[in-house]
Amino acid sequence: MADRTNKRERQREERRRQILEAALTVFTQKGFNAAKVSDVAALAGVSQGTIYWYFDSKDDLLQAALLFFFEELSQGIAPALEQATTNHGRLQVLIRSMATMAEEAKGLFTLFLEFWASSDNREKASRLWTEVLIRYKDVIAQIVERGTQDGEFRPVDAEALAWSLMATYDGLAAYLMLMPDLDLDRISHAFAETVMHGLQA
Amino acid sequence: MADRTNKRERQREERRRQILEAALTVFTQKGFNAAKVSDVAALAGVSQGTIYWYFDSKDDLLQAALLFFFEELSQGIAPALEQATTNHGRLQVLIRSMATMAEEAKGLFTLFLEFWASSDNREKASRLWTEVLIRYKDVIAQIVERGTQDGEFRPVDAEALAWSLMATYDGLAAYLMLMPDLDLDRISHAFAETVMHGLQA
Amino acid sequence: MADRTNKRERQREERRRQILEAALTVFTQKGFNAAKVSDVAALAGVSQGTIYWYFDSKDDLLQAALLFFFEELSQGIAPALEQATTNHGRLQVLIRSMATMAEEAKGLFTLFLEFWASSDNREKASRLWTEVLIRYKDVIAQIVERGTQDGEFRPVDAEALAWSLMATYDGLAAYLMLMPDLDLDRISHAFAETVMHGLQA
Amino acid sequence: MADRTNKRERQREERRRQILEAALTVFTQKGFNAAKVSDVAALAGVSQGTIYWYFDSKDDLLQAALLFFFEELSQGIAPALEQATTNHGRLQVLIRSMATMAEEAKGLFTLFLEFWASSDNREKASRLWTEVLIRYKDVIAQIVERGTQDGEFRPVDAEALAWSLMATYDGLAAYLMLMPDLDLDRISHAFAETVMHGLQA
DNA sequence: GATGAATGAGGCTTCATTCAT
DNA sequence: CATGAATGAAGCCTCATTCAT
Repeated sequence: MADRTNKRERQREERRRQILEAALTVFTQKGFNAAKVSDVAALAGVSQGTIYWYFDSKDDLLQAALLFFFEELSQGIAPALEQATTNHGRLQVLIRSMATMAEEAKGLFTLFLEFWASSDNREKASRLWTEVLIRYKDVIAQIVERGTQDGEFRPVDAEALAWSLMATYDGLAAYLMLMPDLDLDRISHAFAETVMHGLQA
Repeated sequence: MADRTNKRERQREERRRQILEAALTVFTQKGFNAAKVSDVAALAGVSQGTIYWYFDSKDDLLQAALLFFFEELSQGIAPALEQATTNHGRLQVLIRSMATMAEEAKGLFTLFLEFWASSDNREKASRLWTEVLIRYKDVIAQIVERGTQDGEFRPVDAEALAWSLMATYDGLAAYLMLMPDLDLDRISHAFAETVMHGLQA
Repeated sequence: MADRTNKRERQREERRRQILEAALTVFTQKGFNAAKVSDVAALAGVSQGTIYWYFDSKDDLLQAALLFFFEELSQGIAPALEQATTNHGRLQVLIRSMATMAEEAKGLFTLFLEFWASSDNREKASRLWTEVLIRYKDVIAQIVERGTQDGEFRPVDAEALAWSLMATYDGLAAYLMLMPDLDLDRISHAFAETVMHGLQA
Repeated sequence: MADRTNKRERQREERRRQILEAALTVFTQKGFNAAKVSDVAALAGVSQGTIYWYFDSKDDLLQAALLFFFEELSQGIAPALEQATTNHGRLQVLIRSMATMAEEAKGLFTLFLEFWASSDNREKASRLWTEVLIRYKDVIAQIVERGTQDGEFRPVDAEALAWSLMATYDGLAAYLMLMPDLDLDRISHAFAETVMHGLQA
């Protein structure tokens, strides 16, 4: 009996995932508004009705898809961080990870902004995204602070700087969407160098 | 006769402007998709039909509104630039102007992203925005380059740095939309200081 | 399982028919342009949306309705034909059937012409109607030919004559629409007599 | 002063004609419903407003255009009729003239039917067209009658036959629109021969 | 008389959501 | 659980007609 329940649950989870992935793809490609629930259903290989068995609304589907994506994402950074020994090194790891993300998360970024753009969702959207950002900012700020304490970096407003660094890469992510030919490596390199230089004690 | 034609032309221009301003307001407040053409018409004080006398479609209206905004925008920067004497000073003027813009253009920024998010418009949107960005980037890059030549700044990849600086402020603009309480001044200050420090020869 | 599928299919077919019949009625009464999709929906007892579940557009609906009508029509002639023994008799059966049709198909005829009149549909419309006409013409021409071979009729250009006979009744159908008081029986009688006389060997 | 008035009147007449011709062209090409008043205005080289100075409505414009066409048409038949000496000959002249018209009036025919098809106009349209038809029918019926009286033709219901003859050619005109390759001459010849034969005393 | 502009009613169509099986 | 159908609220847009110069 427990087995059967488990099996069901696993299947259910599987279905959910299927739909979420389809949603991510469709939303990313067409944009949230332009995408139709039926598109998602078609790609996921289920009927429209099924979508509504798993999710309350199109909005809900998007939120779930976004969350799903972030969860998958946040697992890739930790290991690299632990290998670095200096704060300088750690900061560079983070910067590099942001650059990578800027390239990978392209569509998601837009998607989110579009979702946000509709005034109805602003509240919800803001909360969701803010949470993610703050978590990330704290990590960066901590490193900078520690760097200052260790005498590795000049004394700076660590939190403020963390925000601006993140902003840079989110901005670049946006630029990449507009200009796919932009040489992100080169830009990131020049930027990181200048900032690192500016931080040096 | 010429008078009458001119008058008509002036009135036409006036009406167009009225509609564009209304469109800007409505779109910015509600987002493009959520906004109704009838909302724009109501705010502009004309009938829906009139909108279609001046613009081909809702999309067309948005494009025109965006363009209109950019044109108005690009006039405000020049004077401040000319007053600065050092490249350091000039760069700071630009950075400050970007910070200001980040706050003012809030809605526009979103609006544009939403427009862009609809896959149908991506091409058009990209071209439009890219053009604006490049123009700006060139101005910054020139200053940085001159600073390097003058021995004021360390030798850096001026263009790449220009992109990253702009990205920072566009990213911050996005953050501001999510977190209106963000202390932009503080962040910008910390950032500018670090970058300026990093640039120092 | 098969049962359920079949039932669904049957219901689907049923609904389609419902809508088509409503469309036929509404379009015939008001004309295509004047008729509203909502009228059809109302008469069929479904929502407007349902119409679009079964048909792509108002145009598509019209096409389907026309086709539907022709299919139903082509079943009524065969039995009467088989009872006649001479070619003279057979030709009279056909002529009479055309007269009947001229009265019954009134609305359809108009409807079709209106459809055809819109330059967008001319191609499609022409094909559709032409097909029907040619099929009919062949039947008539065959009878005339056989009549000639059997020595019953004078030698004539059977095909050409067939076209003209059909044209007469289609023309009369048009007149009937304009002048409902026209005495079709009397006209058809005078015409048939003259033609039959003219055909006599 | 009278001169000036005359000149004005002539100009006015000229404009009217311009518009009517444009209307005829546009309506015939696109169909009445699909054609826009602005299309007519554009082709006539006037503004939309001007159209409404000369005509009350789009419907009115069509009626005027139709009338205009008929008037121009009806001048071409009389001379040929007077040259024929027998009733047989006269009837043939008329039949031939109908054949010619069937080819020339193609578009008009449809146009009219489309106009008629819209239930709102049926009354008006019917009256207009009926008038034209009856005038024509009377001419034919008279000839047939006289032919009978002169012993040239068998006794027949002249009026009924006249209607059917006209119907034949109107029907053929319709067919021609659908099948431009139809060999009207051949058909008309076979038909006329049969009918003439059938009429022979 | 003529024009360009403005009007606004109204239609077709879309699509998120719900329902019956 | 899943599905195909059905719903119906809106929204964009068209276009005949009118109006202010």
